[in-house]
Order: sequence, then C-alpha cells, then structure tokens
Amino acid sequence: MSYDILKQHLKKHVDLSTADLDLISSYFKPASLKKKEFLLTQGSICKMEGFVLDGCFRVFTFDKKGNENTLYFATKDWWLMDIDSFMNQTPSDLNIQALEDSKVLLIDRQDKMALYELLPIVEKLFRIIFQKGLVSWQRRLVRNHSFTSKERYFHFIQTYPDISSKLMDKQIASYLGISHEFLSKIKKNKK
Amino acid sequence: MSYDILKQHLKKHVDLSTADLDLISSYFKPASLKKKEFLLTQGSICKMEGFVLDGCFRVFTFDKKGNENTLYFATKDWWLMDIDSFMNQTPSDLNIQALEDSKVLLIDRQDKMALYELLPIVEKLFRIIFQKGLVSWQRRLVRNHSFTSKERYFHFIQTYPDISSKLMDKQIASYLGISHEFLSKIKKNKK
DNA sequence: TTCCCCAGTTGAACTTGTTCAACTCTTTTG
DNA sequence: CAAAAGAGTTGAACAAGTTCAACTGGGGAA
Repeated sequence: MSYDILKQHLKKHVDLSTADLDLISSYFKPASLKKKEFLLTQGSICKMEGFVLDGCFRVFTFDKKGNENTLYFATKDWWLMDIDSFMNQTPSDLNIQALEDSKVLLIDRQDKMALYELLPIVEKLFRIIFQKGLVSWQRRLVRNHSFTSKERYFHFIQTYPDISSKLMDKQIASYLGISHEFLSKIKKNKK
Repeated sequence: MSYDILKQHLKKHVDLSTADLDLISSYFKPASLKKKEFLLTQGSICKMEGFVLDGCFRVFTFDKKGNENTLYFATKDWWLMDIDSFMNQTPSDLNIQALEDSKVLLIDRQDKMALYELLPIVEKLFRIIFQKGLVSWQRRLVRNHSFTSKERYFHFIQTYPDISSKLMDKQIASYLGISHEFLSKIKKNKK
C-alpha cells in the first residue's frame, strides 16, 4: 500500500498512533505525473503540497537573466512545495517538474489547515520537519561558501548517489551553481 | 518592559491570548552580554535558545581551512540558536558572538520542551517561525547563485541598512562569501 | 600620550569559473 | 528510418574573485 511510505516517513519524526497515521494519510490523494510534467510553474499559485512516493522531481527557478537555478531534487520520501506560495496563496517563484514518471501524494491548502486544526500533533510533526529542513539549508550555505565547485560536486554525488545517478550533468550543474561546461571540466580533471 | 518586544514578535506569527503570552514569556530569562562575548562556541553544546532584545550578534562557523563563515546577523527581534545542537544536544558547529553590548531573553532546552507540552499553540508558533525561516534560506541560496558579489552586497545593505551600518566590512564579506579585499574593490568601483 | 594592533585599501600575479562557438554522440520525434 | 534537437566535451578568450604583500589611518589599551 502506497500510504505506508508516507506513514513510515512521518513516524521517523514524531511518535504517532496508528489511528493518527490513518487519519493524516486519509487527507492525501495519490497522483501520477509523467516525465517532464509540472506540478507547479513559476507565477502560478501553489495549490498542493506533495510527498514523493516514487520517481524524481526537480525544484527550480528562473532568475532575471533567464538562468535556471535548482533548489533541490526530490525522490522518494521528500516533500514538494513552495511553502510561501502554498501558505499565503501568492504567486510562486518556483517550478516543480517530474524528471521521470512519478507518483506522489497530494494535500491541498484547505485540507492541510483542517488537519492542523483537527490534530495538534501535526503541528509538532511539521515543526520538526521544517526545523530539520532549516538546518540542512544552513549547512548547504556554509558548503557553498567554504567548498570549491569541485568539492561541492563530489560532496553531492557521494551524499546522494541514488539521486545524482538519475540526473543529467546540466541539472547537477544548476544545483551546484556552476555552468555545465565547467562541470564537464571538473569531471575530466579528476575522476 | 523588555518582555513586550518578545510578545509583539510572537503575536506577529500567531494570534495569542494575553494569558498565553504571559505564560510563554515567563519561561524566558533576561541576560546581558558584553561586546565580543560568546553565547555559544563551536564544539560545545547549545544549551540556550535566545531572542535578541537589543544589540547585535553574529552567528558564524570556522571551516576546515580556518576561514570564518557568517550564517547571519541578529539584531532586535531575531532568534539565536544552533537548532540542531539545541534539539539533539550534539556539539555545535556554530559560534554566536555579541558584536556590541547586548540584551537577550533565554530559554533552556528543558523549559522549551515543557512549553511545547504545556501549550500546544507554541508548536504552531514555531512551526510558522521555522517555516518562514526556511523560505528565507531558500531565497538566500538562489541569490547566492544568481547574483554577482556586487549585487549581493548592495542587496544586503539595502535590505538591512540598520544591521549593515553596525558591521565592519570584514564581517559583511564573510556573510557574502567573498574576501574582504574584494569587497573593498566592489565599494571603490561603484559607490 | 604613545604604541600597537587591526580594519581597510591598493596593486600585481594568480586561480577559478564563464562565455561562446564548434564539434560529437545520443535520444526523441515525425 | 531520417531528421532534428538536446546533452556532453573541448578550446580559447575573457571576467570574476583570491592571495599575498605593502601601505594608511584610526581606535583601544597601557
């Protein structure tokens, strides 16, 4: 049953009863996306928060110069959303695109709010999820400042071997914040 | 009364009753730090979460090469902590230092946990605080990738004129992730 | 007050990373 | 299957940013 992946994920953060897990899960609806399909596009409002069951997504933004900037990749067990747009119903800065045929569980804003109201432990759950997320964004910033591009590249492929093997070098480069030509030269000089 | 600053801050995120605000505030103890004094040093365990009432702090880390890397500056209304170290009682990667004589409100881990238990709305409060924090870390990463150093510098001083005016250029450079010599050249060429 | 330390500036040489253009090799797509 | 589009590589010229060293000036401590 596909909801088991979600339930296992939630239990990692907070101790939840079976009844609670069932209730939370019941608010999420399964959906499938084909390769290259978008769950969210820049400028539109983020209506859904997603949890990846299978497949792979890229969360990215186009900057003023038209360059793509990848915030993160999401495979099984990762969340997908533009938090700001989802919570405040403002136009999103982000694009969320499936890199391969994928399965997700979705919850809309009203249901998420209802869930927060209905089950206070969900507040704790997401307090902890966001708290952990914040820590990893801080660490990523420090790495960006203190590592060279080469070090960042090898850190990435060593930390996420399963994700990086699915990706094109172009996509990895936009995650690392370097040009794909330069990534090609990094790979040539030390591999 | 110094607790008013905290109360006003909390009310911005969640609608709290006077009784709740009083109760939450009662868990925080005032403390003063002299210029250059540390609230936390790398390697030690973060025992206190802080809220700045007055003054200015720098949150930074030393990387392997011994370079300082500034995560953020905190003036009035900002939180101070190493979330990871505070929650999991693991050795901290961060240093938190007062840049001038400062006043803070502190809460220790046990009291924070007790507060979460006692008043479920505190979970919502910090869920929202962390959620907003996450959004700003994401935006900072995108700026780091899509802006040049010059653009990042002017964005910083325009966004935080009150903070940046208190800082030495060396500290701003370590926040931007560039050498202080190069910052000096940026300021010369376009001011 | 004096001394010294430290922040900031500047220049020169160097390293890192970008841009553009040409080429190859797969992968889609009609 | 053929054509076209996209992913990766390479080189050369360039731009961005670092490093090191020397110098300047101001502020704090004795």
